[in-house]
Amino acid sequence: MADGVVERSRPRDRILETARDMFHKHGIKGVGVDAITEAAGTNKMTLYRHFESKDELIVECLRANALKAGSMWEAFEAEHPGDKLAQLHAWVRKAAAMLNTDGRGCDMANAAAELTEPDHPARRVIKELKEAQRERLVGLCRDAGIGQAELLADTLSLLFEGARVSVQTVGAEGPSTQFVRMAEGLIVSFRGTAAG
Amino acid sequence: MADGVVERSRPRDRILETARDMFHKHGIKGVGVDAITEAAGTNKMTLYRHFESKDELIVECLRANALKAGSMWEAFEAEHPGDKLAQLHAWVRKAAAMLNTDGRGCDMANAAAELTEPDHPARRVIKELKEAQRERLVGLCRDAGIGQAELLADTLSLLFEGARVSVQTVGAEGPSTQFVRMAEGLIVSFRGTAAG
DNA sequence: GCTGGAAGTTACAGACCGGTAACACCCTAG
DNA sequence: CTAGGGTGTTACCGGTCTGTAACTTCCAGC
Repeated sequence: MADGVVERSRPRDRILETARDMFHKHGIKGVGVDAITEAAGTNKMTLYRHFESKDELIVECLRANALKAGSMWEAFEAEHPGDKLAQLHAWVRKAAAMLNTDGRGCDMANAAAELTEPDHPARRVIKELKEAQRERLVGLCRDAGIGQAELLADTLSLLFEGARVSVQTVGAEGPSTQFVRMAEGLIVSFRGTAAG
Repeated sequence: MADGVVERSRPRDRILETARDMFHKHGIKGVGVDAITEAAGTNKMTLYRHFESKDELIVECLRANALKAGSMWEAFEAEHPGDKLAQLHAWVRKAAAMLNTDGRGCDMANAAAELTEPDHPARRVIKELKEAQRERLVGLCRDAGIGQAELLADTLSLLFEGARVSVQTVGAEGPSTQFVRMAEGLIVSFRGTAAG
């Protein structure tokens, strides 16, 4: 389990991977650097040789998350080459699948809830990554020929964000079960309106 | 002395009120009991005479929050007696107003993000209170004559939850600015469909 | 005035936190 | 073989955390 992560890769990679997993499961303030290095099969000194502080490690974890999540867009294009509308529906299915993977919400949203200091380095990274995420969804909606692409993208994204929170608070059997129906309904509704 | 904050009410009330405020602003794990009691103008022993642990204090704070938020439903009824549709629109306006009060999201959602232990006492309370919240919104939609009341209530509630998260991650100038437009659009759309 | 309970004070326990210093080790490149 | 950089080990720093013990002070009701 944890030993799967502790294969003989470079210590920095093991630390990053282990930290991502533990931050996701137990929250940022719920995990100490000692626990991370121990689970990664290394020690605190090695961590501080690769990351100048826990805060920097947090930032790197968020970036690594975003990088991994970003690959899904290429998967959509590979699955449905050129068919942007099909890719939008693939996004809906992928989002719905994420709701059932575990009871934890979006790592960035959770981090924002925990790191309340307004000038925490993670905050600007979160904002930056979330905005990039939005741009991609807006682009997909626009390329799919939706008229009010921004509004649809924002609505879908708020719905998804809300669904992840809902899973975390009332569980996967709550309102989030209706996510696909809501999202699909919105798409047909926006397709009905005139496109530019 | 600044008796403004530390008015001469009973210590238990001062602790509860102060804790609510500090948990909201700085997160639960970001605030220690020492800081709470000091800000409340009392001391740690008094806190532990009234609450058996920090966890119990957390639970009481969440319940107090819910009690305070629950009063808004009576305000809607007082504002628009009998007119359930007007009350639903009042809910939308109230929700939108909440988005601009501060950059912090829902206390229950934030608590759920921080308290990751599956059997933490706060988790069942959060679930209970969120389900009660949902029941109220479903009831309002149903009484307003909406056909698919549950679906509209769940959609509105996911949208709102997502908007609060969005404010916390990208700020109040992000997708959450469109919340009212989205919500109002949904209501007219659901009113258009036949009931029953 | 007396008394009893609530509240305040001080000190402490035991654990954990992020972060650093000093030093021993191992392994690979030259 | 040797030099050196990455790594591991141990110990430590100062601070914070939740929670408790023992004692004093205050104040309201009698």
